[in-house]
Amino acid sequence: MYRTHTCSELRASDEGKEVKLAGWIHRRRDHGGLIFVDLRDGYGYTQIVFDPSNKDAYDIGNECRSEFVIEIEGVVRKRPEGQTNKDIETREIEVLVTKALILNKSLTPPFEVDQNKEVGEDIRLKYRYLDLRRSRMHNNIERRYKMIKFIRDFMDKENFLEIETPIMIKGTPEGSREYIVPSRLYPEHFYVLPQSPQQLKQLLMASSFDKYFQVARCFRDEDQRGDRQPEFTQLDIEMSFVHEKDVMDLTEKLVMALSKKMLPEKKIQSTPFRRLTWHEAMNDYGSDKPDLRFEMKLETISEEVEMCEFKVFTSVLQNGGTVKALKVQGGASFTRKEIDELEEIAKIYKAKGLAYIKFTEEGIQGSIAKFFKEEELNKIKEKVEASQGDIVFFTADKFETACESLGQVRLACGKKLNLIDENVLSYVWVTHFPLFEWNEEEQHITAVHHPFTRPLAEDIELLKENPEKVRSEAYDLVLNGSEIAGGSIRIHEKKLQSAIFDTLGISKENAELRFGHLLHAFEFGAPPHGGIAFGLDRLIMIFQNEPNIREVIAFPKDQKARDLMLEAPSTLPEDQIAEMHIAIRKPNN
RNA sequence: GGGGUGGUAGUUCAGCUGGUUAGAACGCCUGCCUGUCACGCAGGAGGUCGCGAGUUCGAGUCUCGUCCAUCCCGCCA
Repeated sequence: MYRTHTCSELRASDEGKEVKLAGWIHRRRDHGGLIFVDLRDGYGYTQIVFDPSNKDAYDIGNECRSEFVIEIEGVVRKRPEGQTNKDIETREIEVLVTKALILNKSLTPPFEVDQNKEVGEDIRLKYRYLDLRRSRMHNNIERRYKMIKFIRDFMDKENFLEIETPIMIKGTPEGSREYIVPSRLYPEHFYVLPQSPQQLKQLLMASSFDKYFQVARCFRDEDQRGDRQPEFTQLDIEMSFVHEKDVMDLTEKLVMALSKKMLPEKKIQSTPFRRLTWHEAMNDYGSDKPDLRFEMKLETISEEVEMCEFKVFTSVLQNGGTVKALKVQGGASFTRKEIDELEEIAKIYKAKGLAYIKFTEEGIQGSIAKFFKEEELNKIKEKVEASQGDIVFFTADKFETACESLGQVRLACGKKLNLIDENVLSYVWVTHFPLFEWNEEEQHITAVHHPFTRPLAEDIELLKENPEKVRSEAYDLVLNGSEIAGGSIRIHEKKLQSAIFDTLGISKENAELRFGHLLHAFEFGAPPHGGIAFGLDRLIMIFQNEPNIREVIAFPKDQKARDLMLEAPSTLPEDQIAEMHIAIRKPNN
């Protein structure tokens, strides 16, 4: 037996006990006589003491260095008065070592296994096993497990079945890029890894498993971002014989229970969760994932400025665009530099510029004040309810750009003015997303969500003439300005599904080739169904208040989709590649 | 694919308008130290200043190229 206790267990009540501990040398304090060592394991820290009067043990204590693995026997004793360490759980006691054994030595680590030191992420990822020794990472991984366990228990109680779906499936070049697996047995044929179990779970609905869920690994071969990974975990849920409300109610119940369990100290902003349509979210907050921990609504002032002298506004309006305004209370004190910084933010999100007027003691100031008649200024002031000391920002562009760029200014101001209460969980549903959007790159319309999303019944007639106006039965769940889940009621009839494919410009043959399985299932009595999927990594990241999704994944890929520890991807021997009936195109050939 | 910022010791960073032998903290090594807990004290090792070219009497510093890192936009049904 290596140990009787872990390094976080012993307390004053264990005084006098003979114990065995095993762990890593976290820190060693050599006093010439006594040697103190903070012994660390995956659970915590215990101070152990080597006394020179026990020569054998003391010699071991002398030899120990950072990250050596040792095993000790000793006696628990209370620390002298006033010498407790408030930072560790075993603060009241220490273990006097009677016997010690080095189980393994360690090279000097490339970075210190310490909570408080910042280390570059590339080196952390390369030596991930050292990085993971830190209690912050241990905590994240443990809490990740606890959340997933809670979710599984919850779904079980709700009579859902967790059903595994295959990882090697058929390519459906719709949506994001897929990872490809060559087939050895079938030359020129490939499997792909699923971007999500979307089609499979719909087929499970056609199989009469009407309450399905899965903690599913998904793969997307897209460019990386801070909150994205090429492989990630999704909580995938699908139900039959449900309307939007049924899925949302279940989701809400789950999220409420999970929040109360994992973050009991936080306030949940409103129950039931607020609901905004996509249009309301964009129009009022300039985002399809608004952070509602603070209000600060955007206003539309197109009518108010219709006749003004400012050509930027009037020409945008003539082209069917929108002029948006945002009042920031107390913002008149913003300096030129601060305003420039906010303008930079607006420009990142495609605004041409960020106009403003200030309401100050000396009157109305600002870049564009001179273009407005007093009457117009009063109308604007009234619309945004501005008073002395406020600043009003404007963007003018096509609806989405005007809203989004000003929405980002709203967010920046919220942060700048400390309007965000970090103790609040602000959940909000965003519904009625557009079904399609114009894709500039591909020069045709594509599905916003995915092509199986059900259009709103009242909008189906717009499919042919005005597809971009069609709204969908899709819903996103947003937490503190991050999208944490998205779902929809699906199409379950072949006729409607074919109409959608038509609109997307997917030919009958092509549809049959890619989605034949689904279309056929629809022909054999698929029930009405819908579901939702959570980005679990991101949810855990937010719950753990981590800035990055990689902090809650044991062995993540880096931002260029590489595994720096394993050094993947890697080349393979030529014969192994040849066996897959593929050839490597050498550069410069 | 586009843009911002950066690359100096094992790690995190400083290094001015170009000017002697490139610094600090932590870590590491040696010695001293019996109540520390980020122990303390004394000493020491450790650098191709990402790489290549250019300007200059002289480049960590300026210019160009290149590679890498990092953040953001696009992309992510």
